[in-house]
Amino acid sequence: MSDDHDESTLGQIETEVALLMRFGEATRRATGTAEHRVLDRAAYVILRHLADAGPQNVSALAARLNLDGSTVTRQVSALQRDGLITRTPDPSDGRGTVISPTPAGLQRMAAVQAARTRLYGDMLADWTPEDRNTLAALLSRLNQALINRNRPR
Amino acid sequence: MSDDHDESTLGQIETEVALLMRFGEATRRATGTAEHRVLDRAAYVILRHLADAGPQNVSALAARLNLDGSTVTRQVSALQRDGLITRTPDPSDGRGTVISPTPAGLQRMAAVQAARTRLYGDMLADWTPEDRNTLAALLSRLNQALINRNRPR
DNA sequence: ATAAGTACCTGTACGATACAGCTATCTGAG
DNA sequence: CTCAGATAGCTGTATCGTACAGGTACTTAT
Repeated sequence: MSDDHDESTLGQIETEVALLMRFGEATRRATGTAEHRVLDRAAYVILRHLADAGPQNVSALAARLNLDGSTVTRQVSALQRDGLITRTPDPSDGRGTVISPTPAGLQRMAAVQAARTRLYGDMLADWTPEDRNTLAALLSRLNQALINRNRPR
Repeated sequence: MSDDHDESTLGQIETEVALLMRFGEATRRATGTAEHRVLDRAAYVILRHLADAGPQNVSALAARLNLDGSTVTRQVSALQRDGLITRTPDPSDGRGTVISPTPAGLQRMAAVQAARTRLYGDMLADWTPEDRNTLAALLSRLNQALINRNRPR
């Protein structure tokens, strides 16, 4: 079954990713909205990316996160309303707006991240460190492959 | 970096899962809706599960897929409208409705599944079979962990 | 036989997202 | 320098997936 076409492995990967998305969403729903509307999906990734890659404008975020610009605009507006990011005019381009995380935003993001990390820690409690590392590495490669496929230019 | 607490690995897994969910959704959008509204997300998993576990009623589907009953009802209605499933009264319970996939539904599901599998095949073209197998196995374990966490009873 | 429980459906609401179209700004060719 | 085209961001509108609350029909236990 591992001759030239390992169909079954690909099929299994497909299945598992689909499952993961279903359960991941359910988990997010259960974890996130518990307290006081902590952070919705896109808001979290946006803050995450800002914390990671520094302040940047809407288009850059949209491209990186594979989202429509309008979606990012709205998410960013909500984040601004909640004081989690600030908009400043891009000094080098009058059309642009630079989005920066506020300390509150970073803190909120870190809190969510910590909660999720804890959750994963619980779930993967009986995994060996090697397996965890392997999973992290392979997921990273999978995402890279996805990125490469979606934006070949 | 792998001392007592491998926080960073957990954090990375968390990040990658979040990213994967974003890209997975984008991929689904791009792949699925291309032709003639092939199959939306939940519809696909529902058909998938029906093909896998046989005809069953709405509550069973909802429980298994971690969805609200009303959501499944609507998805099932849409699937019925499109001729992809049939509803029959449950002979052993007058309240229940048994959902069965139609041949067309199974075919549609298989087509989507094949397309996705092909997509993964493309993306993972340069992976070794070992890496693919490892990814499949680890994802499976991860999902199992998620399931165990979400439904401890 | 009646109360409590269950299965499904419907009304309603919300969040995330996309696409189309708008305005303001930038850039490059003449 | 000017103006046509490109680009950044915003807004209007639509759609989809989902949940919760409430209703109806049926079942089960007492």
